[in-house]
Amino acid sequence: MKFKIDFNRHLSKEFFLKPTEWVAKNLIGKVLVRKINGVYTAAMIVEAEAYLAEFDSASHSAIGKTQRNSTMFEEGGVIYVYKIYGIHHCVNIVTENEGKGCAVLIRAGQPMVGFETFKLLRGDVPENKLLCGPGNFAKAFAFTKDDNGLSVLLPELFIQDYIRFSDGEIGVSQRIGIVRAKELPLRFYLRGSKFVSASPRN
DNA sequence: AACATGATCAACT
DNA sequence: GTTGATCATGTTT
Repeated sequence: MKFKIDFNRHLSKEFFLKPTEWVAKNLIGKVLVRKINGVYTAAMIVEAEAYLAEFDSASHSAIGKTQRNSTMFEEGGVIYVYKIYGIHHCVNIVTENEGKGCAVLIRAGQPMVGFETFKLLRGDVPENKLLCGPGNFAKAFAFTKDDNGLSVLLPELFIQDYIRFSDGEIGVSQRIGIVRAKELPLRFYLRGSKFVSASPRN
């Protein structure tokens, strides 16, 4: 089925209030839609990681609520954007109820609509690298710290239902680029997709 | 000092 | 193709 942007098929808040691991897994195959400079762009999420409210020392929320991570404690559906390594931004969607402190990091996407905009923001790179890796994903969608606290329940920024993959089509692994709690299997990705970020794709 | 990263380059299989 | 070292750079465990 061909993808077409349709606000009537956006995910509602209830989706993001579910358990973080469930949300991370079920975001694979959904499409993030954002209007950038008056132009709609869209990409299918192919890789995401869960960061939990409890027993997860890798989560920014593990130290409790601070100025930096406070949006992680908002209600599900809010986005948490932070700067990493002084250069890149990472985009998370907050999950579960207000006050919990959990979120899903979007790590990679497959471009669906708005190639021109993506290329403008990312430069001349191969299609499978446009939204590959959390920093590149954020850059392609023009997310910066200014967007921290926005929600994904807006006409100009939402997540659209698209492909429901079966359990067998979605891989699970350790999260990437962390040191603490690295053993937890909280990374979900579309098996075999050339748009996912890590090198062994399965 | 560490950090939920990415680009680049050298050296390898 | 892949792997590993190095660096860029701003906040914050």
